[in-house]
Amino acid sequence: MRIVFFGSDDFAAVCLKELLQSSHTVVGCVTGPDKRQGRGMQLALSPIKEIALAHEISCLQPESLKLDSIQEQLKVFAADIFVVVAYGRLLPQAVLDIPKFFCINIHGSLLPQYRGAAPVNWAIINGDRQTGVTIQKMIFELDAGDVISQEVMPLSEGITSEELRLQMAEVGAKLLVKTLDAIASNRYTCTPQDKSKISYATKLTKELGHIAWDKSATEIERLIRGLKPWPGTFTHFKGKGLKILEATVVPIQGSAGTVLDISKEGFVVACAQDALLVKRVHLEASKPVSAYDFVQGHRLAVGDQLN
RNA sequence: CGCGGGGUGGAGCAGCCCGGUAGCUCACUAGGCUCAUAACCUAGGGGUCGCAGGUUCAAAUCCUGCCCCCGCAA
Repeated sequence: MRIVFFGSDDFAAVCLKELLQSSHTVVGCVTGPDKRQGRGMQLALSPIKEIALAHEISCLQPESLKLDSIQEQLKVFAADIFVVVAYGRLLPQAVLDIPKFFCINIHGSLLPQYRGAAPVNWAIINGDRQTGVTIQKMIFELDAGDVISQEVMPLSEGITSEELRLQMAEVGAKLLVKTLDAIASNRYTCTPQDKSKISYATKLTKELGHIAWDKSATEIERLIRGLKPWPGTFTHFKGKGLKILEATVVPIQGSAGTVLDISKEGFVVACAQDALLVKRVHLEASKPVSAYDFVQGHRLAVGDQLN
């Protein structure tokens, strides 16, 4: 089939690479415009554009898909299907109508659970036992399309959203190709989402990562894994922001936010229920370091308060 | 020219504002102790203070340029 690929990040890049090795033909890519970003506002191109360039596939970078001129260009590709992976913006109905068949999208959850922007993170934050990837037939309403295929994945203990995302990209990419094969030979089904099971994964914000030590250690530990690598979780030590990069739960009780113990493994901070053994931190303006190194350099002592 | 913070023995930091012998907690080495567990005590080695200029009797410290790193913001 002739495919136009919409995507922007590394997750999308994994899927695009898989497509390029499949029997289908990627006739065009669509990604966000190059923008100045990062320290010093350097010009950065999306991983999708890089792949497109390397494979000499034409790549559109529209500011908006609502423009008639863009929609005309999309029609020129004469695509059978549009594949959308982490593209980051909603496709207008006029665009959804362009391909010969329809548009499909890979979503990082078992729809109808976790519709929205950050399904992977929320599955971890909520402590779910399993998750998965879903391929849906897109409609204008966000993540509300009929399910074409779905694959369940176990959520292993201690996994971070960074790692899970990577796993999902692999699983999703393979499922994508299988699904496209099925569509090409007209052997697929569309299952409407069960409306009674809908839930939403809202966008992540920086403030979400502000650790409330009066929560249980289990909850906080999930938050740390679920918000990695972005936006990360943080607390304050002597007025400075301190990111907690890695921690585990230990069965020690104490007054919330107080440093209870220090060892070579790290330092232990009391939570409402149990405590957190912090193993790796990142003080603002400094480099990420092991918790023990941090203790050495900053004179963290038993009894100190974090907030 | 988006905003801000850094680069000091092997690690993490202080010192810089107000120039005047390079300091702390670790690690390391040797010896002691046999345990108080981040074990302890004693002694010791290890640094062109990111790089290059400048000011000065004297620069980690003040001035100028450059390199590298980090956070915010996107």
